Amino acid sequence: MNKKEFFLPGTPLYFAVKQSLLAALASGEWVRGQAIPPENQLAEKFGVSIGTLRKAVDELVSEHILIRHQGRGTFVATHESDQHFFKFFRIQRRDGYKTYPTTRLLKFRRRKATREACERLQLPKDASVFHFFNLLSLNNDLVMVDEIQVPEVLFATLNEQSLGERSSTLYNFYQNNFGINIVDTREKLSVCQADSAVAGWLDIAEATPLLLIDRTAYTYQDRPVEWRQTRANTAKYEYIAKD
Amino acid sequence: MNKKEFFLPGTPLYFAVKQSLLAALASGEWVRGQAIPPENQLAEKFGVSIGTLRKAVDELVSEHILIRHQGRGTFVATHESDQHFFKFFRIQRRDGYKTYPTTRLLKFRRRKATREACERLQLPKDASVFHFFNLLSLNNDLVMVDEIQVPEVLFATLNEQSLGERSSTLYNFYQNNFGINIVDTREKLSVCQADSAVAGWLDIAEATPLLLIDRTAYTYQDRPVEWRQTRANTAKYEYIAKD
DNA sequence: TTACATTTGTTCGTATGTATA
DNA sequence: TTATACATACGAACAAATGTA
Repeated sequence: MNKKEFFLPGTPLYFAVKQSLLAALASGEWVRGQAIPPENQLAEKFGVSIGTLRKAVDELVSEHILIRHQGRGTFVATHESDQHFFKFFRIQRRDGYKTYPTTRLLKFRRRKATREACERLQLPKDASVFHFFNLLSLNNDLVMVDEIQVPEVLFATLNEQSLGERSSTLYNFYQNNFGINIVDTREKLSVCQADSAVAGWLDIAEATPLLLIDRTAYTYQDRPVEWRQTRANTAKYEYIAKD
Repeated sequence: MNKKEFFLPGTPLYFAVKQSLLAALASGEWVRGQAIPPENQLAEKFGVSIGTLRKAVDELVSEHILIRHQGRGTFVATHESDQHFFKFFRIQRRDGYKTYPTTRLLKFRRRKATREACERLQLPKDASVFHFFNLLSLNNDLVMVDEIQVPEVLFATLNEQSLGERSSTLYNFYQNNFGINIVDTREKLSVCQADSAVAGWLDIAEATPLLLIDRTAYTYQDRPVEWRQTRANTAKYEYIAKD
């Protein structure tokens, strides 16, 4: 039987291979930082030519889901690599200087998801979320407050202590502790004003205008796993948009 | 003699082909909306295999510089296509509704470029620019003011009347009247306050906090051709970031 | 409607080069 | 040095979309 018969008509073979690779990643068959099998083995496994497999992998590489190293292999992307981190961290000083933020956990609780949170995270009505606030500093400036909500069902063992003690970036922490790989984010930006809590944390006057970055973060296959609202003081910093 | 000898060692052949294609585009050999020669002819012209030519074209397609249509040919991208336009227009209503803006030219003059404008547009110190303001409305809401500066040397025949009467988008206008193709933009976002002029145009109170979008727009080979500062009222609208 | 030529899309297989361990 | 793995390049064959006679 022709292999194409297994798929919808009109679906290119390389696309089906790409979906199979994504499914393997989502199932945890290959995990962060590890090499996936070499191209010739994968091609044989899927019963396609090396060129077809290559086209499928090409797309995942361009989406920063896999990383190729000539002579070594193809690896599941981690959030350790600097470039990849800055893909998701877009705030830098107005003179262009980039640094890693230092983080302080301000507040942490478990609560019933609001109606809006359920929509954003595609959760049932009675779901619970963890809801927490982080204060981020750059070059000793208090720059932004992240308000973050994640579904309890995916982050069951999350608690205040481990979150406060983590040494890595938050998405790296998700990856290492919950096996959740953030591969995409979608953001909407607008202007808001500091409420009393945020103003206190950022040491600014109440009602100071702030940049509001409303982000939903997705893992493989477009599944939302985090809703984040960042309120940033852009007096000395700015948001770098892509393309 | 090996063809590779013509290029820097370590430069892949497909990359050299891509640069040749870009040079042909920059020189105006192929113009907006037109089909470039078919793959087999280009492959023969450059003395490479069809697969190598294809890889070069693939990259230009992924950068939205060329557009392929199966059965018809490969075309120089225009700003007429909706999707491409929205790639550069990122403001939409909070409910997700997208529309084209209507534009009114508020002010137009020719002046000596400021020091900052010279830096942004990579111009010599004594260069002149056209400096103009547009008011943009969406769904009959006054949403944003664009402050735009372009080098006189590239837009020599630009004048208030043609700019005010244009029916197309601004980048389409650049393309049709000056042969300038905007293929990339880089944007930095922050918060500002409405000065008296902007407040008057947008019919809001002075010092209302606005989203400031600072954009440099580039044509082929990373040459900056426009500096634009957009001040947007995000009360009912928001900025959609990519990836 | 049909048939045909043109053009890009997909898939295959092979050979050789380069980087790594 | 050697083996492995990805990178580049070549060429061929057929499929699918398009436009035209």
